[in-house]
Amino acid sequence: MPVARPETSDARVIAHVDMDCFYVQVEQRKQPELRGLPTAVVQYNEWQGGALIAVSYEARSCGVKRSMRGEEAKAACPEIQLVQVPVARGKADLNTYRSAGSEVVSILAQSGKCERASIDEVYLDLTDAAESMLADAPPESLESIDEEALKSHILGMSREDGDDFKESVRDWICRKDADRRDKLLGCGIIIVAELRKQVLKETEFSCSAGIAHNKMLAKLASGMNKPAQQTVVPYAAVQELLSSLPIKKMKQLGGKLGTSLQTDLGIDTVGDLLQFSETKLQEHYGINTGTWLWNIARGISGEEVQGRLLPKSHGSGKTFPGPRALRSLSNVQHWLNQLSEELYERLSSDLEQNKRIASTLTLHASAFRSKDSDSHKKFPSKSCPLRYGVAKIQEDAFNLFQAALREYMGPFGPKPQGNKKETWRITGLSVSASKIVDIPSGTSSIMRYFQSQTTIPSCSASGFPQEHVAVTPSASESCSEQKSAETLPAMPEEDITVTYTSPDLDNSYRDIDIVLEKFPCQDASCQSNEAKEFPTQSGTQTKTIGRKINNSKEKNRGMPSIVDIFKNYNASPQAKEETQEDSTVSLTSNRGNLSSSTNHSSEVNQEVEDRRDTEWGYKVGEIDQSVFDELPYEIQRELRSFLRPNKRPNSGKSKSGDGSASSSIAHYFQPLKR
DNA sequence: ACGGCTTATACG
DNA sequence: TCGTATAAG
Repeated sequence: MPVARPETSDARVIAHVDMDCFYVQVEQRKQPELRGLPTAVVQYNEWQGGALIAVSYEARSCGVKRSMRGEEAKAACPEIQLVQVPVARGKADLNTYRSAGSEVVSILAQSGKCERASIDEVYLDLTDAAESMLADAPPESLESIDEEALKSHILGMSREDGDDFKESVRDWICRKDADRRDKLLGCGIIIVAELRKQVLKETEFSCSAGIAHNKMLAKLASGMNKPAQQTVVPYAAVQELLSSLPIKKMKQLGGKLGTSLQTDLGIDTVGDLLQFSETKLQEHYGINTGTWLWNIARGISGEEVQGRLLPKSHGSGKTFPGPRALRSLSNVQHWLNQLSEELYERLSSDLEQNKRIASTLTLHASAFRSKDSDSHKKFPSKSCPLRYGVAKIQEDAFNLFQAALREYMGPFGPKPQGNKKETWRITGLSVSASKIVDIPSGTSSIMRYFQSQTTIPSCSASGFPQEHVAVTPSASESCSEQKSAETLPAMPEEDITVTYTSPDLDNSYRDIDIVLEKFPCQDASCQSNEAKEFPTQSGTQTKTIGRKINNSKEKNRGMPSIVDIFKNYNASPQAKEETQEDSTVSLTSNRGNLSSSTNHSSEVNQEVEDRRDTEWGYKVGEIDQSVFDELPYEIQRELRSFLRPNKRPNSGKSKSGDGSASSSIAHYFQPLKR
């Protein structure tokens, strides 16, 4: 539910930039011969020509609508060009659109605080830039105003055709006796026009924009004149704009809440909201939403532009509608493997390009039970610490699924009562990674280390024992029961977590687990008390602090993982500042730099090769000495401790090992917190 | 049982 | 904290 944020006292200049039929533009850039033709992007589906997910404006004028099928579109507009979304691993692959979106963000981020709102939308806080312009070179002092700026739509301003209105716009922008708020918006107009031209020049993508004093109004405005135009909402125009605006057009009110306002309170326009007192609205919708509603009725929205250029999570999912619903564990496992692969690929890119690590893996599924009474019950979501490595994600995802399935099926286990087959059908699966944290700069080699150890040949394929999946006994039972030998040939049959076999020295690094938080799959199953009370039964799963870098059979309880350090680092105000301004200052690393190079396939291949080099040939000594030396001593020591686990048997009295290490590291970073 | 796939946010 | 619900594009 929406929540009210206090409005900042001073006027801000906020822009919302929205790419025009973005996927279509991406495809048209790839195939320029499609430019100007009615075009739509369809999802891989072969069913009735696929579903449209983006429609060019030429096609729209033919009456083609989104949420038409490809065949319908052909009927409405026979000459329409249908382009398919790329497919990888049997599912739609949106990566080209993601990186195209990143191109745009990296341009827009230059002029102020920037928030990536979606794959093709961005909010900008241009207050500082506008104030500077107003102070240094106000529009009235300019001898000419950008042509693009003159094409702006200014709400509340009459608009006759011809060049007349451009004059009006110029006058409005340059008006000497204007309100300061209007002057700031005038600067915003010029800045945004410039940015949009730059985006067009550098990416070939056109976009539309809204400029206003807050996000809500800017968003509203950006959609009012498309494509390739911009719209301004002066303060004086707000009331009139909102008064007649259908309530469901407001962001956040397009769904059930908006419907409730209509049907329960008889509210049809935002203006209608004004009649209701704040307390009245709170009675109906709670304290937060009530206040929020009261505010937006008046055009008040203090929501800030978040300085965030990157997504906060990654996910990969697929639906299996109707007859395609999955009915066997092995089929589910197959698809989880595909989804996990894609997810891992994206996590790897994020690590490489942005130096970020995700720490939680979540599985979502949707299902129904054909047999028996309540065929529709929610399939529970499950999450666990995310371990880097394709095979690990696949394995954890599958375990999460099985745990959720048991819960979903209730007391009736894999075998209901009789000889009935499985009663469940899976209609949707997704895996996602969240709680992503930045890694401090200067650790690029360490990251390569992470990378190398994460892409080992899969345990099950290589005959390696499964390492401590920390499946609780009960979950493991069902697991071993249900995992048929054909689906997991190399999987050990036994149920209890496999104890680790000591690796030879050369391979030792392969067995380090990056466990980002707590124990793996802790919620994967029914929280058995045994697991809590006898945590050391499988040496790797200790209760303790939870987060750890787990080097094989050692139980370094109390030893925080390096990721903890990163988290502390990220939590510190200093780090926040850095991530904000980071896009301009990039010392040794390219973090914050949105990988504008990823669209050059040659470079990508080079990077892949580089990775492969280190992937197989990595040795401890290959960590850049200079980089290593940059690290705080405590971190160096921690690194050494897991780089050479075999040389540091944890027994005896390793003076500063274990507990003391933990506290000293924590102490080191404590000052950063305040 | 079709629109498919992603991401974000608030609440309990 | 996790899991769910809602919303948006």
